[in-house]
Amino acid sequence: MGSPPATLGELIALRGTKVRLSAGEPLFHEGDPSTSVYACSYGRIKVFVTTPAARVLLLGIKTPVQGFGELSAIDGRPRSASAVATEFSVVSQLPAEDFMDSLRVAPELAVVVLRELSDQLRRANARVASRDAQSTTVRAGELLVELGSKFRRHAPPSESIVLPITQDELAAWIGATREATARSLATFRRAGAISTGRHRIVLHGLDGLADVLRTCTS
Amino acid sequence: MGSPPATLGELIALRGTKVRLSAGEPLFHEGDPSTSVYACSYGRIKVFVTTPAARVLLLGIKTPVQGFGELSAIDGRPRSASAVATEFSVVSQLPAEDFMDSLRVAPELAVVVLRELSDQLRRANARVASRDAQSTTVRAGELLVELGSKFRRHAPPSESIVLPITQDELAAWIGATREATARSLATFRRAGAISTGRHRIVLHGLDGLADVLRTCTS
DNA sequence: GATCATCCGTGATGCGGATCACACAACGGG
DNA sequence: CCCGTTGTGTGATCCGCATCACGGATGATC
Repeated sequence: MGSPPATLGELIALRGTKVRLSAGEPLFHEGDPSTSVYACSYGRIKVFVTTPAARVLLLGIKTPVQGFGELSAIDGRPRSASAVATEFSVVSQLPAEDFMDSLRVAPELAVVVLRELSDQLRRANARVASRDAQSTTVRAGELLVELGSKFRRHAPPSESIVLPITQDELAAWIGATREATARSLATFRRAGAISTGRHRIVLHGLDGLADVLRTCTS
Repeated sequence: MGSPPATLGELIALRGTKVRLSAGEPLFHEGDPSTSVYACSYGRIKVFVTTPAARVLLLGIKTPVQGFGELSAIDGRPRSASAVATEFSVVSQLPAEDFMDSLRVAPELAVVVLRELSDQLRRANARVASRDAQSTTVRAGELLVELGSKFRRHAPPSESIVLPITQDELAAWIGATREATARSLATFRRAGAISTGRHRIVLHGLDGLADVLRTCTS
């Protein structure tokens, strides 16, 4: 046997059953009763909430091998968000009871999940803070930097990084309109820090973008 | 022996040592290394972050017997927020290692903490969502309703509820300026749903306020 | 019980971003 | 291959809220 799972996603991928999703196929909806936890094994799963004003707010995009849907399993309450596959994807599915049993039996797994939730909570709080302390341009830039450092696995330091994301998604992520986001990107583009195209944003090195950001903040 | 602790706060209050804090005394600061988890045993502890623009954002006000400071204990990272006593308070303090040992030994305690974090995460996400979907007036009203239902322990249904909170705190909580908050409260007051005074907001029944809110939303 | 810090209420002004409204480019399917 | 769909870029307008700027009320302190 290999080493024990070190993340929520690995645990679920290890014990769950695979499910295939075609592009655009929903996995669950906000308000649904909970039955399972999931992990993204292949593809991209969008997790989002829909606000009363019919706007969409991205909470995250799950890529291999991230777990999700654990909140409902833990507290038994309905789904707090919806999940759909943005492209052909494979997810591992594990019944909520099996998941919780695993945690009860193996406290070190519970600690793994605790750590994961802590991280999410920190991010969520940071997001609330940035939401009303920064302009949309700064928020957009910060998200790009964050995504950028996540996407270049071990690539060279200041190489170009291609983010496969639409401006709509970016806007939903930072909580702004598509138009405002496009204008923010325009300023980065004019500064030479990025280039933009259909379904993609190319970062010309993380440092350059970070520099432009500093000029906005100060 | 009584029943086992059912909340994070009870666990900490049970095993921790008491510390007395005078009004305004800080417990820890954002960025500090972590050493302990806490529970409020008496009084009120403000938990907040300070944004780059020197604004304060309330994450919560801890009252007996709520636990806090668990994030740093779990993941070992620095404090993500600051905590100060708003009035004379008593907190229980438990070393982080003792806390984590308790969780490892007793999985059902770990589940309790998991549930607590889940709840916080749901709230945080809901907060992000409401942040850019609602006007400040609606956000203020929603917070008042939430606080109201928490404060009336088992009191009559539509009795007046006194919230011991300043408008500055309310503003910091909903992420708005003091002035904007005061204006929002003014509309509620004109509608007869609340009255305001120094250090206190009186809700004239939760239902009345909820009604006014509905007229704003629609 | 006069003083002072804190907290509350409200007007005037300006700016960021939401909203509305198009033009154009890229891609996919019949 | 053409046409519909989806995504991008930008201008014009408007509104909510931050900012600035007061005056007044309310409790604490000596």
